[in-house]
Amino acid sequence: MSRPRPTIEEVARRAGVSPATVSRVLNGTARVSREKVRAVLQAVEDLGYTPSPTAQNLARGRSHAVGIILSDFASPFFSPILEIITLELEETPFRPIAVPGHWSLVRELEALDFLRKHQVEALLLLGTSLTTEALQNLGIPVIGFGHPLNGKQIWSLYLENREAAYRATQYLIAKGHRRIAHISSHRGGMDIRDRLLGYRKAMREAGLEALVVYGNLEEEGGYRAMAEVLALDPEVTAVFAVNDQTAIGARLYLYERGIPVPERISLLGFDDIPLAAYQVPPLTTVRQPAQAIGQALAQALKAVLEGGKPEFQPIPLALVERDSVKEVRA
Amino acid sequence: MSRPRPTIEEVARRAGVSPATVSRVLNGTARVSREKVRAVLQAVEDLGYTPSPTAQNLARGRSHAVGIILSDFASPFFSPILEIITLELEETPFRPIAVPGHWSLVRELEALDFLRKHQVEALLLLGTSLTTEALQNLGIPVIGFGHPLNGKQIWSLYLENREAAYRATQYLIAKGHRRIAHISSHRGGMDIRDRLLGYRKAMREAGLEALVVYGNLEEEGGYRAMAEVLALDPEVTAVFAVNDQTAIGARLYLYERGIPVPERISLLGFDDIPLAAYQVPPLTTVRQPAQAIGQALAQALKAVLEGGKPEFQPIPLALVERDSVKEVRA
DNA sequence: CTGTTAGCGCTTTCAC
DNA sequence: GTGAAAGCGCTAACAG
Repeated sequence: MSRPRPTIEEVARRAGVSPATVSRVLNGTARVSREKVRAVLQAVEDLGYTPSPTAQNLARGRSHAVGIILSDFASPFFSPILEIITLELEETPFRPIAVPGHWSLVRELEALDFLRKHQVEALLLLGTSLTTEALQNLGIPVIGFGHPLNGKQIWSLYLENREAAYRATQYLIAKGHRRIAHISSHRGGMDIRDRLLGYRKAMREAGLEALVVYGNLEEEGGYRAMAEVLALDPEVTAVFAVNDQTAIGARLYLYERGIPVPERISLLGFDDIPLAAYQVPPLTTVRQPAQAIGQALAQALKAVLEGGKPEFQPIPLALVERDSVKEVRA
Repeated sequence: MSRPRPTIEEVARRAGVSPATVSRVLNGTARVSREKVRAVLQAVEDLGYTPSPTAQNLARGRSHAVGIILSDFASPFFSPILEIITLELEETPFRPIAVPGHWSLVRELEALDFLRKHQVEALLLLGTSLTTEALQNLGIPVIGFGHPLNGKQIWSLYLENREAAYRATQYLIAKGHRRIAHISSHRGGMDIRDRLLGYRKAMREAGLEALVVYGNLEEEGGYRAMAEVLALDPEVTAVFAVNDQTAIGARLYLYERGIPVPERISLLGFDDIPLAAYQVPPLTTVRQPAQAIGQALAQALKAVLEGGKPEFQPIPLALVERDSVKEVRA
């Protein structure tokens, strides 16, 4: 049944109308008499006709493709968001083309180029460090997440990472911790930086000394960073990791060293990836709600694709208390 | 700089040749005199010309799109494979269009329909339960994974799940376990079923009684299944989970019940997702090498897209011993 | 309301 | 070798 798919022309012939009319009824782009509508629909049905998106795109002068640059398909934080966006976009004529940027500016620029070649009509940035400059004059609207962006045709959904990290650190302090380290990362965008700032602020205000080491936002970096933290200060009682993956990596190191969590060291993550709740002990973390984020981003995409402006409702970042943080007495 | 991209015509004019010639040099589709080649290349350079994939596709009568149906973008097992495939495809003219099937036949058929509409030239199935029938007469080559498929234009990379599960169960038995439960799932393809068979075979051969309960391949299903296992047989000493997510879910249940792993109950997973090594305790599991699988699948895709047949080298499934299984004495 | 006529940007015969 | 011309399948004025 590999026979060539029917064209609009065949449908037209079978319905006894012109191709233009078929196009009109299919796209609802103009009024068509009742009977012809029926005839066309019937013919479409009979032939099992589906318009060729390629031809439509060429004729309409648009690609109906939206580009998505994300850090990595395997990211436990971004992949659920991608999933949601894909679903939301399914009901629209737009199709996502997702390419990984791997936290590397070079790769991100390549991805940008690739997407541009494919004439995507809008761009969504998930976990990239692309700056406003590189996105200026792209000629297409850009939506970012995780890094505040601004400029003509550029918007971003930026959550209060600084504030959330500040509160998370205060939470640790309120639990009696005094020696609290933060595992940050040089990768990532402003969100990562802001978490560091929030941490610093809370520590400073409490008159505590900050201890910061750097991972790479992945488990393995968290593992090494944890080793570093312990080398720098064997007395730490709490570690605030910039994201859950980092916390999970740190957790392994502690496990291997036989250091109990949270009895000896408390662990606090960020993101609340699906697996955070399944760690042992379940990870206390700052929740970035994937569902809400994905929907907001998809809405924004739809809005800009129709020439509008996105409207972002603030999405709160709340602490999810589980078992990885314990109260210590002074 | 939102000025319309240059067309082949402008390039031709600037190079003092015909569009046909530009096309020829760009596609190497016919010999062109040295000087004209230079002129064309120069013009392309000057104008920053990139051919429109849409127009090319229409003219060539192909879409250069390959469809991928995967269970879920957020799947910790499939998303790394998707990542690898995407990377491998980047150097080809083909672009992947991935859509989630959510382990639901209905969704999978919808996805199939969607991809067909978009005229994908080949199909890759990752973790679907689509059968050969539904794929027959699609008119395009199909590559599957996780479910043996066969038919005209249909191939699949199928690993020895049965054998691997058989050996994994034997491993547990060799470690002294007698009461070993298996958490399976009604979801998924033959791979899931084969793991169950491998488990049963090993149990039978050892004269042990099988205990099987069902989850849904996700953490939450593993959690509930673990509760069920314990209700059915409070004396189990080992649980072989059909995949790591299930094992991780089971782990949480045990954690909440205060049942130590592996001291009281040993846990064995399947897949070796990236996070398996980071569980507490690190999960002993059967490794399905994502890198090798992704590359093999990408190779196969490239082969069939060029009209060839894929050649699969066997990919071994090996047990990765970590800390979640302990030896028990009789 | 609806058919006719041009394209959209590129490839591919078909002649020269 | 290379240009002219005819599409690929569909949409969008433009006349009726």
